[in-house]
Amino acid sequence: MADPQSARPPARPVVTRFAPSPTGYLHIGGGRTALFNWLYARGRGGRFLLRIEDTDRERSTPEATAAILRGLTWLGLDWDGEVVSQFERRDRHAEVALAMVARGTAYKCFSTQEEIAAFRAAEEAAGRYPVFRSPWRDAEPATHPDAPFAIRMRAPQTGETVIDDAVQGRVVIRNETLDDMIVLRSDGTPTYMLAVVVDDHDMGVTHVIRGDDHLNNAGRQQMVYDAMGWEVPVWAHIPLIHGPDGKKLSKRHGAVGVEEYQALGYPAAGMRNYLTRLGWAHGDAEVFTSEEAMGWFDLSGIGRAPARLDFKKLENICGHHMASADDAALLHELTAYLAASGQPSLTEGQRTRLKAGLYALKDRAKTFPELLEKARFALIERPVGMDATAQAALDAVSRGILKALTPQLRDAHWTRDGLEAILMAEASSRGLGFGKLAAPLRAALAGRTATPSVYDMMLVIGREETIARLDEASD
RNA sequence: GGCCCGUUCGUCUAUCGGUUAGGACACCAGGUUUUCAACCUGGGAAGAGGGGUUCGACUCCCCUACGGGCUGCCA
Repeated sequence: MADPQSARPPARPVVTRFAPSPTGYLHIGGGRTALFNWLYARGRGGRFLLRIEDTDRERSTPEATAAILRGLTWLGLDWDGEVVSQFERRDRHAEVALAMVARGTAYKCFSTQEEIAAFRAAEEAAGRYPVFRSPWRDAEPATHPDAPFAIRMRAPQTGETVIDDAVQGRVVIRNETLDDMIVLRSDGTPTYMLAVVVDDHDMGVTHVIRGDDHLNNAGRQQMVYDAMGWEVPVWAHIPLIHGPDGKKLSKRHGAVGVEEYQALGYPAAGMRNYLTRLGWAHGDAEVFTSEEAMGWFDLSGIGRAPARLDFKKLENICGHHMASADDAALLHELTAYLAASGQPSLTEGQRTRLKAGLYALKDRAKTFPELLEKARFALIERPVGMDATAQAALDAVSRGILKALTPQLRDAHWTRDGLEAILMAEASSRGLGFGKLAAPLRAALAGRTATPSVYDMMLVIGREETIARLDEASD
């Protein structure tokens, strides 16, 4: 017989959600919030749901919804089931508001917006902080006129509400600071505070992981859970991301939208890694895969202070992921990057040469623009455009070296060893260090002096093209 | 104004009463090298300030300062 002390209710399967409002692009902070929810659910065999909070008809647009989905998809975050539109659930929200009125936990308020605005203005003019108290809270139902009404919560006015937050700890809110917030507007539409609770409950959300700008809201929302007798989810309010100067991240800091980062050429795996690591730690782990992160990710590892974006570290992390990426996947992502940044796509020939040279390129680049720059030798057609340093490397002596090399290359074994034998012999016969030989070769082959290894370049573009470029440069 | 949250190297963080306060990025110096990148070695660099509690505080409590959030018929 089981020890009753050890008998626990079966753990509810984890259900998390990301619930952005479609008023613009996917903010990098929102992307990280989504990522945390995704990691938490995926690491526990749970479900990760997506809901669009589009109850504000003035500001919500389908374009914004599409941008958010694109951003999530680029980040590699997949969600379960259909995307839920909060707006489409408005009847259900109204139904719950009315149910609360019937239960006595909410009431109809007939005060008009004009009355409330006038009250606020008067209070402020009198130097007081305006806190509107509806006169309808304690009115007899029979005295209600037949007029438009909003539904307000009948907020508890004594005692305290405790938010047991998995990140912030135990947060106590004195109920006297809670107001009778409106849950259903006079036009019958729900407010955020109501909709979010009803939807989270109906969708079976067990863990609400969101920005800590909602920490205070959790107290108000818990009021709705209590009013309906619903089980309160686990709260986890995570700090927002700040700019390098410590201020809330905004446009003036540069890229704030997830899609901007794609256009800047950061690989998604590196972005996920960096974003995961921003404000969360697992010991000394710095570079890891999403699969590893899923196994490690835990709410208790989330820091309580806002983190600043550090582009240098982002690049560094991206470099590691770029280097370890699968060639085919990297090429695929590069193609998407070109499209996202409005650049022409690769020709078939460029694609083939790039694929052949990836082994020598991917561990030298941190971002796609950098990869492309290093891959210049494989992408260009003759004539090879020279930059100033490349031209400087092609003096008369250097051109003589290239001329002497050409016939030897025609008969060379086109392997690293074969090429090395020829180049080293040429260098030593002239009493030069190999570096003196490599510089003009780089210039001739890539039109640049900073390039991958000369051997790798020659192997990738092949004998004919190598000789042609040397001829061109030594004329 | 009221309420709530936060504060360890420049940055991201580890530490969960006892450590020479560790790692990573960045930076500096040296090494390696075929340029760049990478890599190797070394270096400087931190508990916001003030009170407590304790044999002992980065760690627990209080105050202050600074930063952030909420306070809407926005989300």
